[in-house]
Amino acid sequence: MEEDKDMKTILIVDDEEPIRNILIHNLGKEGYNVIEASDGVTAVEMALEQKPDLILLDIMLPKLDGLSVCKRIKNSMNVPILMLTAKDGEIDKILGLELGADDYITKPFSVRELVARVKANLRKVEVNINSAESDKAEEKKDTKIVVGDLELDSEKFEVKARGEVIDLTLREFEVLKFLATQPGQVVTRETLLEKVWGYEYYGDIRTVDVTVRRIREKIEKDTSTPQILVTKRGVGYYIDDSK
Amino acid sequence: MEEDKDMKTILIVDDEEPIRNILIHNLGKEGYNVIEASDGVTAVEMALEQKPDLILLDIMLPKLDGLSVCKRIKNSMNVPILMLTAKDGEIDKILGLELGADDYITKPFSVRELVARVKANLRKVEVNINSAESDKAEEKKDTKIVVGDLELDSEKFEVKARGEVIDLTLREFEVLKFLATQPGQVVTRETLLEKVWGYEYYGDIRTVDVTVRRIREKIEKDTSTPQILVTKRGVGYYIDDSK
DNA sequence: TTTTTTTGTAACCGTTCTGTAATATTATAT
DNA sequence: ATATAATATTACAGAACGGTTACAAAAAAA
Repeated sequence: MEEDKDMKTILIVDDEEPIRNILIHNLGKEGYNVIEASDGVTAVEMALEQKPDLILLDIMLPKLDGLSVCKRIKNSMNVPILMLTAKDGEIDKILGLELGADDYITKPFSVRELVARVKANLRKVEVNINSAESDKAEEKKDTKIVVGDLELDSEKFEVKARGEVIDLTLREFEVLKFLATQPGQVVTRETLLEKVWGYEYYGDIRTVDVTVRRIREKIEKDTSTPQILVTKRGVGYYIDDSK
Repeated sequence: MEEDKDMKTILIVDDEEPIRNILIHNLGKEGYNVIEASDGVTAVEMALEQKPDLILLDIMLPKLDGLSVCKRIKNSMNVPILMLTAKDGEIDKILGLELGADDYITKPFSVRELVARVKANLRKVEVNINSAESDKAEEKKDTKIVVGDLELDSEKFEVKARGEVIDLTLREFEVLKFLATQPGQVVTRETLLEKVWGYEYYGDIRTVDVTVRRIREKIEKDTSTPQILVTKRGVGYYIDDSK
């Protein structure tokens, strides 16, 4: 049961099993990883532990009502919450968006609409992430990195070494970029796996070696005596900026 | 709810109930008297009858689109109108068509920003389109874009590539234009969906691929080796301006 | 309305990329 | 010099990705 690295997880919170099943089925079909909770307390626990990418939350729940659940979750994490309501009257309560609910949908809903709303809200998050990043990250602004005769352009995903424009794959580019942002600094394989492959990556650590090999093949004059991407035996790799 | 004599009235025009409700709630909280309409015809009627102090107007509306509504209302009364748009392309229309809109805000908007804009427009402190433009910074209404031997005319919706005038559909034109305004910059499919299709678009991401294919068929000499609209594997598409 | 055009969806296919494992080579310590 | 540990190299298979096409749905035009 391999889980796709960027498969989105959705937490469904509803006390009615038939409704949960409908949602599980349909969202599963759309390629989401779906987890479920039938009461408010469990919902909060699951949200905090599993960190879903989006939560579908019924307003009527045993143990702890949806509004409180919403508040608590929003208090400790920033995940889009889509409220499910049975009556129009309940909408007023949700609309205190101080609660932090991002959207709501009234029962009975069309599955199509619900799926659409889920997608829209997930996309909104992505957009916000992007803009938030470009807001804060001064480093990100540096679309160009120059070290020695190595030149990286993060906007064009383009690399130049010794004047030549070199075609790297995305993975190769990311590894090189990570190293190039801290020239001279030796980076362990573990760090590279975590930062480039992602924290959830369970693969072999030797994968890094092979990727480095492939980068060298493209940027180094002589692969057997690397001048740019150098090995620090027993530690890791670094970009040599000493010249 | 008591109506204060100098309580300001705001007319919200949007066909989506959730959005209307969010706006009603938040603007109500700010002490405004809020009225609503869900289609263009009703909007015009309400505007003329109730004479609101400000109008929030979605551009996508049933019966009569936002642009026409704006024009009609501005024709018979002078009320500040704040347009809501879902995609970048629509901004050009608002700015270009001299509708008399006073400001615009793109979805998804933060409620905070929207409230701020409403206040600003009511105060008539900074009411004109120019300030909106400088807010949005990058938005330029250059009607002509030239990149390499690609030439776009946003006024005529006309494209020239290698001298030939080429007939693109609206969608194709918008995609090409978005890419051409930032040549060299690799743009993800997500960004294209967001900016061209609009944030409310719920469809498949591969739609972008097909549209790109169709554009290529029209502008490239050889579809199998694109020279103008190029793929960056694993990332997205860009206009090659390196030659 | 009906017809035509545009747009979106889905399936299929070939290519490129990526991780793994097996083997070879190199560096280091003894 | 030899043993050992670390890294380099290579080949290969599976996965990911994008291109392509045909068809369906939606929108626009007639």
